Amino acid sequence: MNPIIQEIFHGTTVTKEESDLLHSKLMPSTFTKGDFVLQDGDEINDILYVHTGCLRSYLLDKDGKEHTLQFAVKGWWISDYIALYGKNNSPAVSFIECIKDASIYSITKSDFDQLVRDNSTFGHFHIRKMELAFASFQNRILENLTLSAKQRYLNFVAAYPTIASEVKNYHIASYLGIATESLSRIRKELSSS
Amino acid sequence: MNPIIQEIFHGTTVTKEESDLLHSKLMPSTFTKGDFVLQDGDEINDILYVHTGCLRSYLLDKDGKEHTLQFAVKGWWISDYIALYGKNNSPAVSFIECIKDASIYSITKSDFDQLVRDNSTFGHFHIRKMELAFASFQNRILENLTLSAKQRYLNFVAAYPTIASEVKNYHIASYLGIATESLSRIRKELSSS
DNA sequence: TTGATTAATTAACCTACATCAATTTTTAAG
DNA sequence: CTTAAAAATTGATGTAGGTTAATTAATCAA
Repeated sequence: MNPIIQEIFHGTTVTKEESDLLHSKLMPSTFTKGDFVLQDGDEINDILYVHTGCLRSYLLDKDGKEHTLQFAVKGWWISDYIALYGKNNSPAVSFIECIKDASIYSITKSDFDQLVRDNSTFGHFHIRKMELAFASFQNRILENLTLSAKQRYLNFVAAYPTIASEVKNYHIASYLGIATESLSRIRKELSSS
Repeated sequence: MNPIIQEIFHGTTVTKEESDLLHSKLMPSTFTKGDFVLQDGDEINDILYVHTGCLRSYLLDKDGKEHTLQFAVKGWWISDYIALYGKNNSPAVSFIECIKDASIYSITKSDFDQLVRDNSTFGHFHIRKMELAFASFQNRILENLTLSAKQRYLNFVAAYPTIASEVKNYHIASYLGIATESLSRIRKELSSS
């Protein structure tokens, strides 16, 4: 059984045939820090699985400021979900940038859809992933509505210690929706208490 | 073919058997304005389809302030997705309140899961719904990160004109994450320009 | 190493929105 | 209708976090 497939499905049992089928659709690639995996305006067709390293998706607001939507480290999937899943088959609205040298496996959305459609193991796996993401999106929306910047930072570090230690502070700040300077003050305050 | 099933699946074709099967799992109920469909701490098992009227899910922060997660009018599904889909089979963290007399059809999560698991029409329908929700959650997170309160209000009204006209301003404010007073000022400014 | 670049910190000042306290308007029950 | 309760508005004032502008620290290439 292919080790990447095992890594992707850790926990779920898949047959040799399923493993081979998915493996035949996965396209390996590597990126180095600073590379763009996707740029806004690109046509977006792929979903990316991160084997090692770290990717970040973000977009630019009208003032050119970056806003991080998602980090993806080992075991995570990432894409431009607004473009990929939105109503109108639109071009990418976000950037996906490699922020730590990465080994990636990508699959096209049409291949992915077909696997999910034709095979119930993949189907259930996908549904469960979506449900978990659903819950965590609600949580993020909620935290943005209810918590102070300091609390959100504490929660982020608690929830994603690996990510917190791997990425730059200004990336975390842009994920939390605050200025780097503010994060810096928060960190100072935390360290002195 | 049952009219409620047709309403739920408008666009998707379902067989008579599928229609009957789903219909047998749906439990009709009605609520009047002010009723609680769900309270925090309750055990949560159902997913609710809104036929008429309007429901709202919200939760209370540590200061007792309300924060609206979702409105649901005709055609929408609502539940406590954090509790229902989260990792630990936990009790409800939110409230679901009827804010306009409503006719609801509910289905238990286990029945729903079974339908989705055993029937590919339901499976694909669910996946597509989840994908759209996924994209719209990303959008909401993004808008919270990037836009001013005024812009978020304008976008909300543009995206959900029906909801905007049916619910109280203080509900909209709590959805947008601002104080009612601030929304009032925004509305004043908009009306005079 | 060392210099150059990138990231983080600090300080002074500013602003969008919150909070508090009335007041007015709307809604709905009798 | 009348009137009490709920909702919206207004004004005065407060504050978390943003912005601007240096300064310091960390990283990295030569």
